[in-house]
Amino acid sequence: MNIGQAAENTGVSAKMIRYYESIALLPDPKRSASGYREYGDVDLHRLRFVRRSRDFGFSMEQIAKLLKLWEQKRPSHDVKEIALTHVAELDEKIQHLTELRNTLKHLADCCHGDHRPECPILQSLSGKPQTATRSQAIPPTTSR
Amino acid sequence: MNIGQAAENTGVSAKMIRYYESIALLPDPKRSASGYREYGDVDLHRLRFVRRSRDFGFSMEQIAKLLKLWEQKRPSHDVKEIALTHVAELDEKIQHLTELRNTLKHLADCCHGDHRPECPILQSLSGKPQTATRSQAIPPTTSR
DNA sequence: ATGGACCTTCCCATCATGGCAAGGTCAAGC
DNA sequence: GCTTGACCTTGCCATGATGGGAAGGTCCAT
Repeated sequence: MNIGQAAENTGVSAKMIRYYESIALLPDPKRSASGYREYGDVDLHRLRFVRRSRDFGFSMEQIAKLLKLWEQKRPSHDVKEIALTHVAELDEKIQHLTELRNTLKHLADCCHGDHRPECPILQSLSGKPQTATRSQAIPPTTSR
Repeated sequence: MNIGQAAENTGVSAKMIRYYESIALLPDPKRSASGYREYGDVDLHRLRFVRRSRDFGFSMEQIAKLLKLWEQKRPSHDVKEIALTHVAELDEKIQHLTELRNTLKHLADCCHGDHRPECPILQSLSGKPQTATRSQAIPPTTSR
């Protein structure tokens, strides 16, 4: 099976398949006499594994580990650890976004939203200590 | 005030200040006779506004709009709309991440996490329809 | 044998950010 | 005055995951 077919079959674009190969996430596939990549069932299976892992939001690095564990049929302990690490990452990200969201929503709710130029949102962004909720309204100065 | 001082003062790196200037998010600053950028109170205020907006997770595009509205002291209506749009974006992202997180947590909880090679996480990633919860366990194939 | 659909490699672009290099400037100390 | 070190300038390169496109080779059906 050529790369186009494999792409259609697994939901991973041909471009990405080549990319994953180039960063050694995937092994070099067999080639036809004329140099075409050829994929078999095992390769397709692996590609789907990678796509699903991406869907789960795993990083490339994590996927590489998971893939290795999967192929080597290694103990589930290691896999669980990676998964739980990712869960913790997700929790952190979710919490951060939720805080931002609530702060912003609060500001928007306080904004009369009419033609008047005063706006608590802009005031908060400009750093004017204004409302009593300021200490909560200013998001953490994450070093991003 | 030179760029280094401005950077230290506002939490926006010198590199980023120049970048924001290059994409016209910020106006070209005054220059000293020798070509050094010079920043005053107004500029610092603007830089802090941008940094805070980034902290809130606004996109560059949104920040450009907010900045314009802020400087022109335009009606709060427009600002509120941008903020609420961003809140909606955050809500969506939070929901997506939460779903991923819960699915993954569920899989990890089902994983005995010992030396045995069987692992529901890997099985789910490899696409094996295995548990009754599969239809919920497979994350949406988001076209990412 | 010709045309179209596919494949190959290579380069470029994204976006926000950092790093590095070569060269100019400024201020402090000798 | 001259040196030195800290700062500034511009410009290029790199990131990570992805897409776009060009130039050229291959395969298959008509």
